[in-house]
Amino acid sequence: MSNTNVLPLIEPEPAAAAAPCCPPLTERPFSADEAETAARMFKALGDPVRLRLFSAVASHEGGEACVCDISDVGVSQPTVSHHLKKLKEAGLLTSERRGTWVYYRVEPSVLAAMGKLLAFGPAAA
Amino acid sequence: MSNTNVLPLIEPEPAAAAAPCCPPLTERPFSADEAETAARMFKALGDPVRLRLFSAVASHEGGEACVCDISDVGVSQPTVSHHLKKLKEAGLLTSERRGTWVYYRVEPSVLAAMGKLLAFGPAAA
DNA sequence: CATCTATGTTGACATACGTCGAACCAAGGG
DNA sequence: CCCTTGGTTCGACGTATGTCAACATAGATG
Repeated sequence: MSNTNVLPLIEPEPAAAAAPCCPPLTERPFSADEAETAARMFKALGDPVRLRLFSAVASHEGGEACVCDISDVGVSQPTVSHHLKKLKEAGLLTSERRGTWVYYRVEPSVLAAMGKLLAFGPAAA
Repeated sequence: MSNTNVLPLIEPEPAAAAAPCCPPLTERPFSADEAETAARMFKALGDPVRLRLFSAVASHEGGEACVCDISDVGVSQPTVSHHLKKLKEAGLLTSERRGTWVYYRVEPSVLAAMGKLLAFGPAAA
């Protein structure tokens, strides 16, 4: 630890796998395209190691963490790197190198989008 | 159709893969056990075909549908059956045979649990 | 009982996935 | 410069996964 004082000021635009996904799962049957898109996100979180890594980043101070702080999940370091890459490809995380370390941070819009997917629409229960 | 008027009073306990899962992903790093449990649910929805089937059931009238109503997802009938089984094993769906047809319905508590997982905790960002 | 329809099960197969060790880039410090 | 520490990429390997065709089972119906 060391530099928790980095200001998240210059976010230059993450990517394009985030928000415009789909309606709530309970609203209407998903189309093939919607399913493809949404499944990609669920799949990314469908592995215990990835879920732990994601949770570690998400719960870390400022929603970001360097690899060295979260790589204690019981698998080799290359495997950690591999999973972080997967999460990045799924649009759930972004990474940035600052000096010696690489920092990963969550893409908040994606969490929100997934939350909406699971939420009941109007008044179901 | 029929029983939208069922009061959620005496829910006799569905199974054991539902509610007591985990805190929000952003609250603290998941333990290995929590990750294992939660990942199983995400994984179940991590396939496009399963997601379409689940969405079809969830959005169907009364939260239940017979296989014949949802099996038009572009794969063979055995494959549909296979995926429905997976969803059932993951605790996301339950099935019941009524006469000739088999009806699948969503397990609401699971949706709620997953929603909570994705929700931001107290005031995170 | 014969049979037809609706689902589930089995076996096989190609592909995807998770994992590791080794080799490889990046940044600092003698 | 070289060497050490932090991370990623590569190649390989075993296992899991999605898919289908063929077969099996459950009710309904004649």
